[in-house]
This record gives sequence, C-alpha cells and structure tokens, in this order.
Amino acid sequence: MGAEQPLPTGEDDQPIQGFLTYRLSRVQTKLNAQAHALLQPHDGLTLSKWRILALVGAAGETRLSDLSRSADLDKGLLSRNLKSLIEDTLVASNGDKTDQRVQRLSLTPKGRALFDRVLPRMRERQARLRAALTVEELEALESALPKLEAAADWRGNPS
Amino acid sequence: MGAEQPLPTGEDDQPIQGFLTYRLSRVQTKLNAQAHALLQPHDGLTLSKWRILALVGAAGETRLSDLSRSADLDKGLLSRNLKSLIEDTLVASNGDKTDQRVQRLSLTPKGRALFDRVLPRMRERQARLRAALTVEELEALESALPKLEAAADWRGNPS
DNA sequence: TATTGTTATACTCTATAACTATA
DNA sequence: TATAGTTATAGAGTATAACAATA
Repeated sequence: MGAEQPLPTGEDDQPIQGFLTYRLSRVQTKLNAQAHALLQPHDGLTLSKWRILALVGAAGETRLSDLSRSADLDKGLLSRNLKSLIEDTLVASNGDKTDQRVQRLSLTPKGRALFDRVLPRMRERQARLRAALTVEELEALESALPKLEAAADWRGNPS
Repeated sequence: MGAEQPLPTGEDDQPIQGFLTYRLSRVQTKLNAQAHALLQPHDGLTLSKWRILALVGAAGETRLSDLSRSADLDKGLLSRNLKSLIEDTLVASNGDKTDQRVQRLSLTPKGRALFDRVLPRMRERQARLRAALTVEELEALESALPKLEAAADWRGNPS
C-alpha cells in the first residue's frame, strides 16, 4: 500500500450542498424537467425518445448498434424506445438484405414532421441556455465536461 | 435568419450530440454511476440515502420539512428514504413536544459512524473531480451552474 | 385553512443479463 | 464465437396527488 499524497482540497469542511456533484445534479434535475415540459405537448415525447428520434433524423438512416456505439446508449433502452417509436409510426424499420439481423432505421414522414416541429424549440432552448452564460463560462464548461467524464471513472482504492 | 434546413449535419445546425444538455446529461450519468459504485459497499447506500444522511449529519438535528426546503428535495422522496434509514437505525426520529406533527431527525451512533466512514471517500472524490479541472474551469463552472439553473425555468412561448 | 408528513400510483431511467437468430 | 437485437427483471428517481393528523 503506497502512501498517497493528500489531494489539495482547500475546503476540507465543505458541506455536501457545496459539492460540485450535488450542484450539477440539481441543475440536471431542472434541465430534465424543462426538457420534459417542452417535449410533453409533442405526442408525449420523452427525453429519451426525442434523443433517439433526433439521432435517427440526423443520421438519415442508421441501425440500433450504430446508435448504441455512437451515442453511448444502452441497447436495451434503445430497443424499447425504438419499439415504441415504430409503433407510433415515427420511425420506420426495414430489414437489411445482406445481413438479416439488422434493422435499418429511418424517420417516417410523420417522424420527420415531428422532428422538424420539435427541433427549433430545442434549438431555441440550447440558445437560451448558452445565452445565459458568458463566453468564458461556455468555453470553460465545454472543456471541463470531458475532463469530468474522465475523472468519473475513478473508483477508489479498495482499502 | 433564413429558413433553416434540417440537413443531416450542417455546420450551423448543431447536431444533438453537441447540445450542452446532452453532454451534461452524459457527464451526470457517469457521475451517478461513480457515486453508486463508491456508496454500494457501505450498507448498500443509494445516492439519495447518502445525501439525506449527510444532510441530517450536517444539520445535527433537523426535520423533514426543513430538508425539503433547504435542499429542494421532494418530501415524498424524503419520507420514503427516511423511513428506510430509520428502519436501518441510521437515523433517529423523535417526536417534537410542542408540535406533534413534527419528527425531529438526527443521526444514531450507527448512522454517525457510517457518515464518518463514507464522508472522507466522498470528499476525496470531490477533490479528484476538482483536481481534474483548471482553476479557470472550476470557477467558470461554479458561476455557470446557478445561471443554468435559472435558465432552466424557461418554458417556451405557448405558440 | 395551512402545514407536517405518509402513502399510492404511475412512469422513466439504469443496469444486468438471459435469450434468439443470424453471421 | 461473435454480433444484432429483444426481452425480462429489479431497483432507483421523479411527479403528482390523495390523505390523516395537527396547528
């Protein structure tokens, strides 16, 4: 067991409300509620469904395994949400001729119409969120997020 | 602004993967998984339970309605988690003499011991997350989060 | 009437894994 | 053996609201 250097915390008595993760979580909760409120009037879209709809729409044509890899989404979640989107005739699923395991996914006209109706609202949301920040904050945020994502892999020493 | 074309991946229409909220959500998912992994070995604490335990621990003595207000937590969530914490004899609940609706909450010795055991690990986590960022990123993040929280109140124009 | 706290309902999300059918 | 995708399960978070007891 190597002696580890204590990390410079600087704020050793910080209460839990001050934890970065606590405040991130609060913001995330509010952002989710906002997304829910914006999406709900549109065919009862959930955030997951909207994201999948948008990913399929952006890809033009894709498949479940590609979405799972590129967007780092669970394939079970994808499968269940896609099933629902297909039942609502928002997404079309067509068998691939050369690989019969594969379903080729694309938006139906109805799905495309929904996508085109919702996207501007979600873009406006993004624009408003960005507008609430200074350029410096925005840039720092963009560079900080992948670092936090990487640091979230730490799992502690099994002491 | 001209008419926007929802092209597959143009330059001025940012794909959904680039949305700030999308990336925040990814980070949040990983942070939650990290917290879960760190807490799980300690009496199967969930993140909610840990937070409530920590809030009670920090307050010394408090009550459900105070926690709900100060930490902006749902009282149903609080009640259910507290019930479980009380069953595990981690939190003590004592009736208030002057107001019989109120339960006064505090940590039991067992709860205090768990708190004291877990807190250093969670502090180290915070320190590591902070250490992954530059001072500028950290400061920008701290000033950006409340702004995002406020901007998340926007609900769109009912067009 | 308002507040404190409990409980019920219902849905979503996350994680895991068993399972099939193809390749 | 590996991959594509489905399905089941279970736990956790979230939102809403009905409800009882007390103030």
